[in-house]
Amino acid sequence: MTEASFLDVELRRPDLRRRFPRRFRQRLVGQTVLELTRRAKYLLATLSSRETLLIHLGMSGSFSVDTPTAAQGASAPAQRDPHDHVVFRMSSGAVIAYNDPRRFGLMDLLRPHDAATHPVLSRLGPEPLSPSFDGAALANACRGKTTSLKGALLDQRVVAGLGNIYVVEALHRAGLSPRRRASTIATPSGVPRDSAHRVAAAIKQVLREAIARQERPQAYRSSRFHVYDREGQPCRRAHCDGVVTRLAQGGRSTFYCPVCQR
DNA sequence: ACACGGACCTGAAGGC
DNA sequence: TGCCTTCAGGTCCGTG
Repeated sequence: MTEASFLDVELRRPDLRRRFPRRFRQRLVGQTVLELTRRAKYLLATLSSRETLLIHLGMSGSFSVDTPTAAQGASAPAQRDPHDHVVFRMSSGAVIAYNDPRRFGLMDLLRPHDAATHPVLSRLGPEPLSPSFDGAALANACRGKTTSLKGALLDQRVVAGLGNIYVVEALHRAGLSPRRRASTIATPSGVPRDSAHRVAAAIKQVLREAIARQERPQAYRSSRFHVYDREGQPCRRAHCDGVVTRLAQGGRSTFYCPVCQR
């Protein structure tokens, strides 16, 4: 199948979290996508013009792909969901809609070679599933940090791409309290403690499982989360008789087991 | 420099 | 029934 190019781009409002970049439509029409990659929670589409389309889904963003039939095309245009904010019409006939009720998403266009220096990308820490992310790297990044361990893991400069749910799940898996100071996973000179290796490994595990669950949802129907959104319910760690507790950290909910997470 | 809290936004859920 | 409040999430910005 040949590559599709952008035939048209319809902006149905002037902004999401921020305004769309200048000449957004003009810079996309006629381009094909050479490569589609990801960095942290950002999608990066390299265009034939060598510009990069940068997309963040925020919390509620999603794409849908529709391939209208000729019969549909001949009738009146489909009623659009009011939260379809961007509609891409492709040369293949596919209609790709970006839907985002809360509009925390983001789209930007980066000039060639600007991806590495773009403000939001340049500050990101390592990819958690990359070999370079391990207990030693994490301990080094947490050195001297007075903030909570949970706060540090949510900091995209420490490790990129973790959100509230997976941080909470990883800390439970690692048996570490979200309330302890981030610096406690390293010695004062930066040597990783056992806890640093445990939390790094736990992060990789919860992410790999989440990806597998996405690929084979039927295999995991009953599992879901071990602590997230389980306040008052029993801890799921084998042989632990704790009860999941909820607390607020930085205005966000933390769920953890005070018995097995230290 | 770092740490923290509030703002942004909508829909769902709970209270009265 | 319906109105009002609260909460959720990721990032950014202002303040201390």
